[in-house]
Amino acid sequence: MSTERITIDDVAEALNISKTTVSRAISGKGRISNATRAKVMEYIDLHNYRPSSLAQGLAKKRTFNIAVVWPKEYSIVDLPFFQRCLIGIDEITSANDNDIIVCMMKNNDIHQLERLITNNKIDGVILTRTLIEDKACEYLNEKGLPFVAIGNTIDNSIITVDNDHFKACRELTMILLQKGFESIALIGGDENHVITTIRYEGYSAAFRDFGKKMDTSLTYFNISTLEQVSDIVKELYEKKTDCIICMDDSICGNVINACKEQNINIPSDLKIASFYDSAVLENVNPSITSLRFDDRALGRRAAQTLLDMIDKKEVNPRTLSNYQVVLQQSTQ
Amino acid sequence: MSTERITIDDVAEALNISKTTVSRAISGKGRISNATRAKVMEYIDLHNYRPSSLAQGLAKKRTFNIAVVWPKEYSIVDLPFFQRCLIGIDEITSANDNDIIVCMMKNNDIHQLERLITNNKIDGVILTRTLIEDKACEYLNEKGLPFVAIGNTIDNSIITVDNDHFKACRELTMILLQKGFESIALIGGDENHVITTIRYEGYSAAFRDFGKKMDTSLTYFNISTLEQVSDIVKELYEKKTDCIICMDDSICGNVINACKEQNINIPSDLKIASFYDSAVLENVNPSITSLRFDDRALGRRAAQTLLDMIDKKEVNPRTLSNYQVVLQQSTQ
DNA sequence: TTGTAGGCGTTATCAG
DNA sequence: CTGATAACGCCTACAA
Repeated sequence: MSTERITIDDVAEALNISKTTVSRAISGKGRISNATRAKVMEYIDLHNYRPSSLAQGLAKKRTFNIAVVWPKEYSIVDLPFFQRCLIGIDEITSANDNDIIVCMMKNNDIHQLERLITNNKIDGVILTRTLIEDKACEYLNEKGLPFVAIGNTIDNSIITVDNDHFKACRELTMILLQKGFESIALIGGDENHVITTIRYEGYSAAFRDFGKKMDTSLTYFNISTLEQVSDIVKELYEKKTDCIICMDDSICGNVINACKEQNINIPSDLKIASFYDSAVLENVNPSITSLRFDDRALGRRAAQTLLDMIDKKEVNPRTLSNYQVVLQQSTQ
Repeated sequence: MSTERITIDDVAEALNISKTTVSRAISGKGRISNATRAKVMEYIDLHNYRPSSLAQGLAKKRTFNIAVVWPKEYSIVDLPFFQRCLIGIDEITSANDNDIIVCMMKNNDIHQLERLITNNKIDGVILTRTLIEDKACEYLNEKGLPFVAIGNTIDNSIITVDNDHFKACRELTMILLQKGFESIALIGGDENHVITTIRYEGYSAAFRDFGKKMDTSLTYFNISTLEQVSDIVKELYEKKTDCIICMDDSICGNVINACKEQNINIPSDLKIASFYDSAVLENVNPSITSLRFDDRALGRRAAQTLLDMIDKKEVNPRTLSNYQVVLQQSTQ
């Protein structure tokens, strides 16, 4: 029972008016009498007519689609972040009759993004992660297509929406320093990710502000596997380190497991904190001191910013979302 | 440096031929001399012209977009399944110059899907989960829009792509019975999900085939929280149950935790198996006997089926993907 | 083998 | 306030 699609001509004919008038009634542009507008609205409502976005797009040179770039190699711990961002993005786009096209991206291979753009299928792009040398950014800049990046970038010309990781990491580190912990280690991920750099800067800033010299022998980068973490934990425990800060919850999970293996008690033997918690740490025992961000809000802001850019409105080039420091048992 | 988009007219003019010819050269339809085709191809390649999918769509009444329905309330354990499916789908769609629009769906609220369809933004839909009473299916059937569901459905008129859960669950259960386990319990999830029913049927079929009466006092449904699972494990352990089959890895993870809490050793005190493993169980100790499915392949098949349907080709209404039974320590 | 002309469903321009 | 008419970029009979 596939009812044939109804067009603007049908509406115009049925109402004995021109399609120009119908178009005006719907778009709200141009002068039109309230009477005819009401008539049109009633009719299209009743017959449930909706303009074809294809035709609209052709005429207005807009697709009403935005691309969201999805890193193909997202690990299981990153997925919830992405999911929540996407839900936030969707809340805004769907409310504005726009839709989301997913664009898979593996590492720095922008093949798919190029296809999307040369095929003229999108009006703008949201990047959900940025690399130090980001080809997607370069390409988009070159093409002049509106885009916003979730996550900080080094390049200041890029419109960005992010959690205020710097401030958050600085604050958490500062709290730990003020608690009197003498030696605080830091275990971080891929140095090629901007986020890693930002977090490190927050960490260092706290030391600077506190007036304490950082012991760089206690900072580790490019760590991901349980094996690597195990070795580090062992080393740090022997050094009698007070506290380990993990840059994300994936690392933190591994630290917790390593402690279990080595019969190290948290927090009596060793304090633990995490600069990030996607959900993995939620039900862990003991509860873990960590930073909490609102990813959905992040998505919403990114989407709103992008739509504004597409509409040629002025936007804030550097939107920062708020955070909470959640102090738990692991640092008591 | 946003180079202005080039159109088919530009190409035609530059080459001093009509745009019909250009169109033919690109689409491959209609007779055309090899010489002119080559000339056209070279030019468009050099100037990197691509037909506007908007205009193409308007003319051919196709958007070259498909929707993938994304359940908003996906839990963290389901995400990897979805992710892998999506990657599989993308492999096929992108190879065919189609794109994926995500359509968020909360429970049975098809609001977004309706918008997508009335706005004429998609050619077909992939459903990534089916409910017993599925409004999306009903709506799509009514609209006559091509769609395929990943996951079994009760309604046989629906085109479906799925892992062969029935056969897989029957086989795993059968193996356990043949191992001589006397009492085998089953802990399952939401009874309102078709998948739950299918798994249960596989389980029962094994008992029937084996010629053993099922003890329905050992089957539990609608279980999700750790508290629920803990109580059940306690109860079953007191009853000296041999083996617990979990319908999915989320439940299985909880069973493992419950066993740890209650100092129940796997497998010496109790055997454990799971009808599904999304990734959560991957590094668990002891390793868990479970069913393994290829979700990417599933996505690929779903996408190929849908594209065939859109092209009005004949399709297999019931595609079943293969599985592996992976026997591990937990049932030794 | 190639070209002409009309149509796909809207919006925008310019007269009434 | 309303209506022709021409884009928008491509496809496809129908002609040549």
